[in-house]
Amino acid sequence: MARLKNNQIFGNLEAEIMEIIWKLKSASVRQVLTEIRKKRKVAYTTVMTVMTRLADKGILRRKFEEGDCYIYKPIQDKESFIAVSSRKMIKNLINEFGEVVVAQFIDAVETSNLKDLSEWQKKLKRIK
Amino acid sequence: MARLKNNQIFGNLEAEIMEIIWKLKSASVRQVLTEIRKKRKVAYTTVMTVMTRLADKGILRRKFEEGDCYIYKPIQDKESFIAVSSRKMIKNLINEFGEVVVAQFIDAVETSNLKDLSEWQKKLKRIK
DNA sequence: CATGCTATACTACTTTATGTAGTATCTTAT
DNA sequence: ATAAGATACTACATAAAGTAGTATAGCATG
Repeated sequence: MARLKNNQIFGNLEAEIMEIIWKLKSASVRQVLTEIRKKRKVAYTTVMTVMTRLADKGILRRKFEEGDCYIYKPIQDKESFIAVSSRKMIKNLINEFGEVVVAQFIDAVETSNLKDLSEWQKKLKRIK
Repeated sequence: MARLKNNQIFGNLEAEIMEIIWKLKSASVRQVLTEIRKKRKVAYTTVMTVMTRLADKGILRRKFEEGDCYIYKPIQDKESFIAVSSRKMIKNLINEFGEVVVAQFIDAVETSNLKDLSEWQKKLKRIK
């Protein structure tokens, strides 16, 4: 089941790896490793294991490139992925708890520092 | 870390127990056990363990009542708890991913079957 | 052609959250 | 004092995620 404390979509290392791959569009284990090593020490096989697992979960797709090594690509770009995931989480919340969630959402947006809400406001009009 | 698949606030048994305690306002292990047993088999100590853990996490408070047994009470009623939790999740999402989340929220509300959106609309006006 | 570099596969151990429950012990009422 | 019921303690299972070693296979180069 899920945890109370840390409502992230990915684990820390997974998130780090996904960010890199999204940035690079596609990457080998070696490339990802190189990026992470700029910040901290980690084993090649550690990165490989996590990338394999991400592929197993269907979040990355991989193919052998040029008889060389696997190249991993995200199934969806970051925007789409976040859209789908946050959508799921929000839908879960609303289904389970209803209006309370809506109120909290409004509050959260109010106190956030999103600059460009124009797009949002446009969509709001559409609803009303 | 958190999991992708199951973005719940509690585990299944935890959620079941919390629902019961919120409903009863306060309850002993025995009372919760009785409720759960209406649906399925579970050991007294299983319920006790989970309730103790919920108390350890600060979600329940317990005190010895009348030299008899522990009575557990939620720190917050269901509404407040859900409000705070969903607020946290939403804030996390917005902080991490910004506007995408807002768009998804709108969509999620649109396709939900919330009946009474009047309260919500009122709040929307306030923002604009 | 042999040897080594690089990549992958496989295995494995760790931690944390949760579900599950047994056993030992203690309290209280009869 | 004895039995019923409660708690404490211990323990095992599973799942996700972090971490990494070892074995092996392919390719390139001396």
